Amino acid sequence: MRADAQRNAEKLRAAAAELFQERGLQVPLKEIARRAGVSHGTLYNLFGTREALIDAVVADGAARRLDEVAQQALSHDDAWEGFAHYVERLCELQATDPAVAAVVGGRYPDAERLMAVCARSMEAARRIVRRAHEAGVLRPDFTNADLVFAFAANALLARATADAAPDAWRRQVTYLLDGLRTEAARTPLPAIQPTERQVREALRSLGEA
Amino acid sequence: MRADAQRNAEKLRAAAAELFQERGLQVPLKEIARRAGVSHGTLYNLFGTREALIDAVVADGAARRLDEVAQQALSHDDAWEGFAHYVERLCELQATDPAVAAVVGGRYPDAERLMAVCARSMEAARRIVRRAHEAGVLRPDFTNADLVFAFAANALLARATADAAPDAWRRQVTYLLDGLRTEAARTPLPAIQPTERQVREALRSLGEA
DNA sequence: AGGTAAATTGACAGCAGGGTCAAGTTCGAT
DNA sequence: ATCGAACTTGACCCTGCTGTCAATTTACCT
Repeated sequence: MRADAQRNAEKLRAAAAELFQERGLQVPLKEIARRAGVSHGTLYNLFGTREALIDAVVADGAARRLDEVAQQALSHDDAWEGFAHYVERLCELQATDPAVAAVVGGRYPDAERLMAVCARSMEAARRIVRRAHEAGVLRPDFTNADLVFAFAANALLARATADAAPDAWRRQVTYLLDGLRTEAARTPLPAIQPTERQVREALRSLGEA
Repeated sequence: MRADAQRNAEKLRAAAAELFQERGLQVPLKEIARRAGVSHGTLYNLFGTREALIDAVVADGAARRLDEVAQQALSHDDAWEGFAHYVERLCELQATDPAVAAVVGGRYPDAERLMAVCARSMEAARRIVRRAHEAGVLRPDFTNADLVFAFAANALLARATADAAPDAWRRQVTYLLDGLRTEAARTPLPAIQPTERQVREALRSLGEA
């Protein structure tokens, strides 16, 4: 790769990082090119697709943050506190960082690295849920799929209210958590459980909404 | 109004009703015209804006359904059961009927009749919340704004998962409700409360998401 | 039946975004 | 310093939507 191409790629990565954070991962590619001071043709040359650019720019950061919260959760003495903090912190990350929201929501199924991060973080979530279940603090009818959808709902709400009421999601999460304690379980759940396939499918289509 | 215009308006209303239900209120106006068998110019002639068409086609139905569930809630003997059923049924309506979702979410702020229905149904919601509070069954820190955002989150989730996991929202609602009982309240809520203004603003921007 | 106001039509313009590529420019190996 | 390959550029096309309007057709009143 020639030195000028290097430089341009760097400028594009920097511009993308800014704009992804400011305006979300769906920001028009032309704007990224504009902010980087190069033609959009160059962006297509160097990265080809939005997904490739995303992978190059935000995958690592998202992975780091997600690992960190999962780590904290598992190392917490109290299984409930670990779980609850995990949910809260992850929701906060989603509200704060569009890349994390994209990972957790499985948007951009064609972004390879992002999806790898998604898989990795779902595995961590499973462990955290299992630990809370085994400690008897998390209601037993709560499933991993439920957690995925809870995160999805939070991401959607946080995004939708980001401008006008940026903390609206916090109270919702509190209510949810209080409803997830073993002792809180009073209402029997609808029996219909989504299959693994449905969860994947649903996440995939989250992006379009 | 001439007889042919009458007929065309009728055809357009019918086509719009179908397509709004099938594909949501954001369905392209040209498609509505196509299904009605008239030119899209005619649609603009007769209705002018999407909002006017929505008002003409779905406002009454949505109002009726919303009134009905509110009525049922208030006439339930048990304040908790009334409240819980209300939340569940309203969420179901949102998942089922794009018009109700639009009303509750305050999308289409320019659709006058829809917004009137929105105001009316928020008033009903306030009464239902008050009743549950007064009976001591609903946790006292739960506010009307929280209910609005809970519905918003549900609508977003239901829409996003409509194809792949159409019942995903049900379990989430169950968890939420179990977290809303007075006895379930264990975690103190974040103190930040959105103002009335913020709630309106946030709803307004829901549409864009 | 005829005239005119009302209504319909579809071509057209505009906007926003994705994506391509021939022509021109720049790098850097020799 | 030169030359070919690598790279950049921006005009261009496409798609999908909204919205407008001059020309035409149609209803209906007399």
